[in-house]
Amino acid sequence: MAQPTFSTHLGMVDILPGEVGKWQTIERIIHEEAKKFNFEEIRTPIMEQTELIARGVGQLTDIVSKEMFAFQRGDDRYVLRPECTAPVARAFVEHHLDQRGGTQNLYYIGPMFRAEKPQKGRQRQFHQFGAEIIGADAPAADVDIIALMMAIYDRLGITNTTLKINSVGDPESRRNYTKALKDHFRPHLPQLSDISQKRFKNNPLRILDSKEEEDQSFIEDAPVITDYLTEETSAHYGQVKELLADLNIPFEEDPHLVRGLDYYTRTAFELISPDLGAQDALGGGGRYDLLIEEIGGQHTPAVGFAAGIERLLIACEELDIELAEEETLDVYIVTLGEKARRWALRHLPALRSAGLSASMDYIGRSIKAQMKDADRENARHTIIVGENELNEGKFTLRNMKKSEENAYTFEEILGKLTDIPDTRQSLQ
RNA sequence: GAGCCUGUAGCUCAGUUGGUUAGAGCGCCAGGUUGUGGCCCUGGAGGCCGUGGGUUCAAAUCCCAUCAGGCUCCCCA
Repeated sequence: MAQPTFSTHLGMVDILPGEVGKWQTIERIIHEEAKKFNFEEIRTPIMEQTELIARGVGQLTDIVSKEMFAFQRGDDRYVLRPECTAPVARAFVEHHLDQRGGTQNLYYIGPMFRAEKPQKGRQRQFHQFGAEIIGADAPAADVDIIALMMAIYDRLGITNTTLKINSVGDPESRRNYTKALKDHFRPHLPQLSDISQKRFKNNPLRILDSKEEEDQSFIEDAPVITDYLTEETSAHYGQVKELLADLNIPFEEDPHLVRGLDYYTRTAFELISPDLGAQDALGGGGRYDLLIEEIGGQHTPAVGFAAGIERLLIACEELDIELAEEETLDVYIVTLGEKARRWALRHLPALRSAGLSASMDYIGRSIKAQMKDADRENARHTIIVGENELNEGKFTLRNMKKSEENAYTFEEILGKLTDIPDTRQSLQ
């Protein structure tokens, strides 16, 4: 297998049977927590119009300027969604979800696509879950969104995280701050990194995000946005912090926290884990009060978060958190001969209807091979069917854990297996 | 887009200063047990040593190129 004919594209990985259990556990917990918080799931297409992402996420962001999987077909321009907030906002506007009344609490789970160079915790097809509260301006919404995100990590046992928060301001605050920031950096412009020089023109806030060494000293003594917030936005941010404290959710203020997507306004936050290596953000989000207007809807304030499932899996692995129990099989029918195999095939449905998981050998292997197979499948019981059993109408039921066996009629076996509570599959 | 590292069996990895038919553990298949798994024993299958070229009497081993992967920077989930 040095060179298989086909393989996945760079940065796209198969999730194989052995690991799917972990994904199912995570997805289950997300659904359960979202339900507790009264969020409804929304599923949007994996492809959107390129223009929606360009306008929603922002033309100048890395995502739009160089990381989109986009193509044209006829006059239609398609893009594999790089994130899901813009699509959810689009669905909100397109289907007039505001007409359902109240605020819309929505969540999603699914694959996203960005054409970056893959590394640990970063794939080109990756999976996010996220939630949005659309139509609420109040700090309570910001805090409930953060609480939902934290609840999911708590459920999984990922607690050694740091929540960083900041306010990136409303447009007026942002204008004032941007001016101050430019005034601060302008005299040092030639000494800044190339990237920061570009950002100086396009989006000076992002200079704060720089990890270039030559920029650090200038960033350190740069003015902080929280000093330039309008009274209203400052009050909003203050309340968010107060409410977080009320909920005993620990947080760190980081006045340099800037998010990479253009649509964020006011509250911004990020959840950091020390277990992830270079890509240390488990999730992040914030308020995007202007996005819905930007894509053609009414002015509608909103707040949301998005988090990466792959990174969550890495964190669980680092913390030795077991996400999936071993798969077991209730019954494996071991057969000897063609008649026995037909008997087995006829009786599997009754076992399955009774809620048991049941399987058999299809290809007439030796009894030893079948027993081995049953063991490999973690079968709790085997039913052994040979000529003796068929003649007598009694079949050997073997308890694989206890290594005990006895002969019963099929009806007796069915009764015995469905009596044992822990061999019963959930029927709900 | 840039840097560093790694490509040997299904998986994890040995392979000594280049030297005969390339190894181990796990896994897989079969036998030891004429109808019984796990433990043990025995045997077997499975490798163009990522690919191409070069050096050499001789290359998994040295050189070059190329492809793939990993990690890092940038950025983000």
